[in-house]
Amino acid sequence: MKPNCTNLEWVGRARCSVCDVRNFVLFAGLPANTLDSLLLPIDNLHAPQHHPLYGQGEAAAHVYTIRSGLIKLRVDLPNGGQRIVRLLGPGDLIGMEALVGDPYHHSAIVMQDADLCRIPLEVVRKLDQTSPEVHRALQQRWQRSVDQADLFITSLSTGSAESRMARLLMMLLQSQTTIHTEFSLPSREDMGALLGITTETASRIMAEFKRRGLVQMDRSIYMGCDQDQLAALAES
Amino acid sequence: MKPNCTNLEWVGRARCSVCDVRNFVLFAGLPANTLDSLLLPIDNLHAPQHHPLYGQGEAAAHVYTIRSGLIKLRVDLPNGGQRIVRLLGPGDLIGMEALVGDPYHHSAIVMQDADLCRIPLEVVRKLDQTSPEVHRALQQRWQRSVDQADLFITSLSTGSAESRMARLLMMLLQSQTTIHTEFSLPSREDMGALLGITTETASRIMAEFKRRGLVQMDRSIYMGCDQDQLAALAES
DNA sequence: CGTTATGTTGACCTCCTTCAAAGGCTGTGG
DNA sequence: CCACAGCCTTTGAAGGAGGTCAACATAACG
Repeated sequence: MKPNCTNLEWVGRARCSVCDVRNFVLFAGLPANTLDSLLLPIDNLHAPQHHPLYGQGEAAAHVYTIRSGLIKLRVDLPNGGQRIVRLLGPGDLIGMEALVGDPYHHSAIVMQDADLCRIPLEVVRKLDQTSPEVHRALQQRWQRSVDQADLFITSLSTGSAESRMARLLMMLLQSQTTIHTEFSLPSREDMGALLGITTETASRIMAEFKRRGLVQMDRSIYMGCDQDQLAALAES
Repeated sequence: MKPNCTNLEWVGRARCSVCDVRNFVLFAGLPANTLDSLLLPIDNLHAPQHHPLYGQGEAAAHVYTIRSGLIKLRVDLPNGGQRIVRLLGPGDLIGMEALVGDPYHHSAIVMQDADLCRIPLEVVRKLDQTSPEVHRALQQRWQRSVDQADLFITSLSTGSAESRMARLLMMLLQSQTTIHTEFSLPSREDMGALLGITTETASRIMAEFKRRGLVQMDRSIYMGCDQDQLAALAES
């Protein structure tokens, strides 16, 4: 029986002591038995593309660490539109606003198939108090959120649509763990929501990039690019 | 003798136990003598408009709390331009990246005459460990930074230049402690850097707002506005 | 195999940038 | 006190970038 997962594959109770990415996620440096002794359910989840983890405004009881994949944080705007304010990958922590008692500030949706750990708030709060390593790691994650947000302002919301798109592509490359391999690009609609432009403009720019040989792709699968030329475009 | 302040008025060693804004800045809830017992210099500073508090990339040894005034955080872009990524006011904490050992990520510059407390890193680190109240306050400040950054993405980097300007004006109103009174508006250049538009466009929009009676102002001093109409424009 | 989402392209028009010039305010020195 | 320089703001004209609306193509899907 899957615990409150509609559509979501529950892989099992997380066994953090043997987690392969443990050393770069939140609990790096913890003694092996500390987590097990908490007796609180840290669930290991696999979520497919387009799956929503949580919605903006929902009461928050968990934070999530990303083991693999890519998650988007989306904000619904008062005038009906929506804007993606963050892209998060392996090692990132999402839903941290829960730690200060807030409801979720965004809708979190899977962009590339993801493995996640869902951690109850109490676990994080407890470890924050008892483990200096976790406490430091938590501060670093918080700072990382700020840095990511700043990057969205300076890189994806500044300059011409073309250079913003170039920066987005390089950012996506960066976020891939396995370098130089294929991965699924965001839809044109998502690109628009990421860059603050319309779907049509996103499409036009991508089509133009493809024609100019700046990026190779098949359907929506990335298959290589000219990083030098993209970098040049990024600094217009 | 003023301690390493070029141009900056040193008001005195901070006496936190009698600080009038103490209850909404970082050290709310601390026993009165805790801070004095640290024997570390928390300086109380007054900084005039345009004064730089620190520069992007500098080694960071202090965080600052804002007692009054308005501070802008600016990022220098690789292509020579610059973008303002945050506006911070009373109760806000700036330079938090210092806590994780980073150099300052922005240049912090005074936009409206400010009273500040400059707090050595060690003081904050110490209190973070020893006082649960400060620890919670710190988390809240970190989350606030994230929220502010998100607001810059969704409100000041999304939609037409006109609606973004309307949102900026409402945001500036919000940030004033003394409501319905006069205050100095940012220069057109700063408005441009805040909204990701050119100085000329910022000027045109403000001139048009003035003509339409949406804002009243004398030189660069705000003197009232039509909040309803601005709010309507903000949601275009 | 139709149906529906998603991507592409075209035409047109608006908004914003760019470059240029003029006006206004401030401070300084005569 | 006035003249002048320097800075910021305003405004104009022209071109370009992006939005809008619509048609069409292509891929995804039951």
